Amino acid sequence: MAKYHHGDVRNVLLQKAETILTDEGPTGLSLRRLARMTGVSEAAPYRHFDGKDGILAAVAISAFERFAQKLEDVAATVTRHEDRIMALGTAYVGFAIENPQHFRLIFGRERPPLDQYPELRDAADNAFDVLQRAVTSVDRKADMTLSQAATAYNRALAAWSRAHGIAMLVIDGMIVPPADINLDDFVLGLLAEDLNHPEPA
Amino acid sequence: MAKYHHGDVRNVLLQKAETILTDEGPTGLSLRRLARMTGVSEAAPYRHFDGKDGILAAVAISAFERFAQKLEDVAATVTRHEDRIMALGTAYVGFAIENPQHFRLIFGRERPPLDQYPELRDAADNAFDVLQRAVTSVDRKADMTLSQAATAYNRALAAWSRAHGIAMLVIDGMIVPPADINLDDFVLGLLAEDLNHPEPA
DNA sequence: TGATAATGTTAACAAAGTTAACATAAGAAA
DNA sequence: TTTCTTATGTTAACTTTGTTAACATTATCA
Repeated sequence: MAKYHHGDVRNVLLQKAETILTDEGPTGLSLRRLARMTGVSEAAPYRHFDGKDGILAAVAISAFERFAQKLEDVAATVTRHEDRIMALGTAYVGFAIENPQHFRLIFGRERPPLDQYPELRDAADNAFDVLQRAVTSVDRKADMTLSQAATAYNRALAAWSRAHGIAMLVIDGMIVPPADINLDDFVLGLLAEDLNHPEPA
Repeated sequence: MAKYHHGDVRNVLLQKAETILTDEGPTGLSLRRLARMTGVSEAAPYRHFDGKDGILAAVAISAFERFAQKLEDVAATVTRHEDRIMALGTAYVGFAIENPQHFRLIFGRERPPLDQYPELRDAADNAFDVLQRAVTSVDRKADMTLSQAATAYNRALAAWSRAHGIAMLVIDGMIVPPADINLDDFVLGLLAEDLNHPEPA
């Protein structure tokens, strides 16, 4: 008796891993507990994943995919270049705020090494391609000098950095968005803030 | 025999913990290994620190202090407001690049909870006070309307976010600074990048 | 001196990651 | 259908880690 187990153990594990990660972060995700919660022996996960890193990699891949999808959707919706950059930034920060643990997983140090998980690397590359393509898409069609291309690239990095910083600082609690205004508006305001020209009156 | 141990165990532990953290990050820092490397029993650290979090808190405090000191020095040196913001940003990112593990410790999720370590909270608050004071110092003396103060605050957050994002993305390897130009210049270029006004020609 | 607090030590415990050795189920090959 | 092989489970071990308890020694100071 003791029928070994039903069908799709791998998927059930992944699903439960998602739940645990969302609630407690990567540190709280223990393979043994995961196995217990799934109703399967404590060594079973090793039949389906390459240890703990393997599970984290799988979760990170799906997180990257959702992330890229969200960015892609936004980029496709907004046509004007400047608006699109801002919309992308807002979506970027929005994803981080809605999925702080996943965001940390795909950027933080508990993400399994990219060079050990090619699919993870692909997922990461793809997400950043989407970003960069959308940010620099305006004049990609026209001929650009090398220095113009470099400038466009730098602008993309700068925009990305601002969004990333806001995302990190908000989910770490260092920046507390005011409760009395719309979150997206707050983020948008920060993204659009121009440090150089308009001196604070 | 077996002379229990020499004098300053606490400091030796801290020192070694610094080394391990620098080399391997917070995850690689194991209390038992630390004790072994210090030549002391595996339970000894518990006489000097409140467990692992206690040691991490102590390391984080000193990291915050060095961080704040560096920012303060820079802020004191550069007088012109705009230059000071940029210099602070460069120093901020510079600290992160020179001390990636410490930077991650003081911002990341393995930092012990601030509300359990009041000295850690103080160190953190102090560092951010230095930052914000320097960024908003221009018109702090003059009377400001509420909305002007709010704008200044937002500008500080925006500048901070950009610097933080660059720092994170660089130490995570997502942004690779070009080898052929000065690192500070590269950072400065990113910090100064203006997304709004000057359309990429 | 002698009581007390500080600082060490050893020994144990539970939890986690991981692997080895073994059992059974499912599917391909005969 | 029977048999061989592979995929998938299981249990049992081993190692490392964080932590605490129980006990030993040193230092401090009344």
